[in-house]
Amino acid sequence: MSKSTPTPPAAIDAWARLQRASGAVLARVETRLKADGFPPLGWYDVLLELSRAEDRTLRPVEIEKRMLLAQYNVSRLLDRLAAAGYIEKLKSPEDGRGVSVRVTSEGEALLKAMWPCYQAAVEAEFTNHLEPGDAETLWDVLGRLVR
Amino acid sequence: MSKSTPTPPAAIDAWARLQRASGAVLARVETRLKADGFPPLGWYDVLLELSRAEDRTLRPVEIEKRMLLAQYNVSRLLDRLAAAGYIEKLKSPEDGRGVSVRVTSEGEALLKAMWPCYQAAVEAEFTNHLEPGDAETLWDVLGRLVR
DNA sequence: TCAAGATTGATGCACTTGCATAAATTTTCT
DNA sequence: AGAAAATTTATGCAAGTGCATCAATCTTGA
Repeated sequence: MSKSTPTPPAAIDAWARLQRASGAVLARVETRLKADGFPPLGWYDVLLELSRAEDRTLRPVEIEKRMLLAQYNVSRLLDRLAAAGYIEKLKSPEDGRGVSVRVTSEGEALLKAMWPCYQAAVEAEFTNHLEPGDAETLWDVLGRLVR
Repeated sequence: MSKSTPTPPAAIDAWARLQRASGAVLARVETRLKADGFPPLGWYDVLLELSRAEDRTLRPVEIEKRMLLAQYNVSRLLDRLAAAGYIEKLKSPEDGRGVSVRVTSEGEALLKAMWPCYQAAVEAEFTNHLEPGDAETLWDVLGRLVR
């Protein structure tokens, strides 16, 4: 009988593969988007969160939590989106420190325009490689990692 | 009966969660390494691949394939590792274009020094959140994504 | 054999990210 | 209420990444 190691090798292997696989697939999806002249996925994600939100509006700190991004990262991503006209920043009515961010109609339009390409990319690079039930399995297991 | 959608929602959700979860956990692990004064994970990964390789030596293009990184990314990562003295670049004997990269003893030492911190970080941020069997499940499912 | 094409690796440039920290509020606690 | 602590957002600067492209070599195939 062998004593159990502090971290079972299977866990480290799974960890390493998680990083390699998700990074590689992300890169492939981003490449497809770029090939069709679209902005990076992060832009899509922000716009999607906003379009789903109450009043199509969120505080940056909310976006930060939902997308699990660093604060300064969100701040600058929103700068770029605003500069491109896809969102607008308003003074937050409730919180004097804060900002409120709303999707513009251009933003909604971009979301619609990107969707077919995005969907096709995820299908080609992700979904098509899975077997039945894999998606649900991933959802469950990964759910434990995001608390 | 509903017609099946082109991409089932479960797949998109799994995709999104894969990106968020792996990104977030990676960030947490990197933070722990940095907190202990260690270089980024990529450094560890390169050194590990090298230390396992024949003659502790690999061609950059091999590292590229194993780590699923972009070519220019590998090139510069190796520059940094070489500048820090953890690897050395040799002219490839077989291929006049190529380079051969070998871990130095400092590189091996760094690998050893980082391991406890790395292991603890993965355990805290990843392994501890999993249930029995999850690691194997992830390994299987993600294996389909890396071909 | 030798020209056309593919592979290997590096690099200039623009853009993005990370870090540390600032500035303005808001919240908490006494 | 008022001081101390926490929260929200922005930003200067250094470091890393992506893109396009180059130069050198190797491989293919007529």
